[in-house]
Amino acid sequence: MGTLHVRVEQKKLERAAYVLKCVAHPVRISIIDLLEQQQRLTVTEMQHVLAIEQSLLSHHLTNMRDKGIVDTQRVGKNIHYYLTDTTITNIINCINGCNRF
Amino acid sequence: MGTLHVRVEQKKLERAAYVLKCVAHPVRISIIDLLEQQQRLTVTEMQHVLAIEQSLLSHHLTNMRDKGIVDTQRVGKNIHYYLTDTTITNIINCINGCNRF
DNA sequence: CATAAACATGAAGACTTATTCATGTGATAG
DNA sequence: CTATCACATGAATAAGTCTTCATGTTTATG
Repeated sequence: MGTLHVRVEQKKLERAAYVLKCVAHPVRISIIDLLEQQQRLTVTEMQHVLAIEQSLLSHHLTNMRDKGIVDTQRVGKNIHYYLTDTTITNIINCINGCNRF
Repeated sequence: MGTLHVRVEQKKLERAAYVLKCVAHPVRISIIDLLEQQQRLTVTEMQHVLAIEQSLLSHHLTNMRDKGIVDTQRVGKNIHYYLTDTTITNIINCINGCNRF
């Protein structure tokens, strides 16, 4: 047996913490959940479901976009948001399936 | 088809965010990784592996304990830390297996 | 071109988190 | 009993996050 050590590389640890920090918010978890159901949604659509201020939602979305969790596509006046990678949803499923939460 | 809504209950969302916020830190992810390998570790043992200040490590551990991620057991002078629930490690595996991180 | 709809951005304040330093507590060894 | 090892705690500061309010940008519509 080798000596005990952290198996995740430093860079990966930091990246993971960075992304997880973004996931760790009720509104943002909700957004991920919605996008998992619907593929792509406009800000207005999400706003109706989440019932929060437009500006606040926009800040959250920009945050998630900066971290690469979602991406956008303009369609006329609207901007469609979608998950860049469905592996993120594993974490949500993990949360949802876990009765500790 | 029903109307779109957040599938995770509000309470669960908040609890999940609360716990995830705790996981979302390089040191704390490392601690979880170590405890997944070793079952139970003392503060001193972790300190040697992680190479951080005793006080800082202790703060992180108290934090994780408050959130129910780890629990403790005194054995003589030492305090053994262990994961309360291995479902937490799913998240670590998810991170480690996910090349987006 | 003026207006409105849809969304983004920036500043500001309240609040939370991270880290350090100093000190405190509990258990054992001598 | 006192010294020491192992760990916790508290205060303090710095840094980051959350939310609101006001304003800006882009695209369509009349």
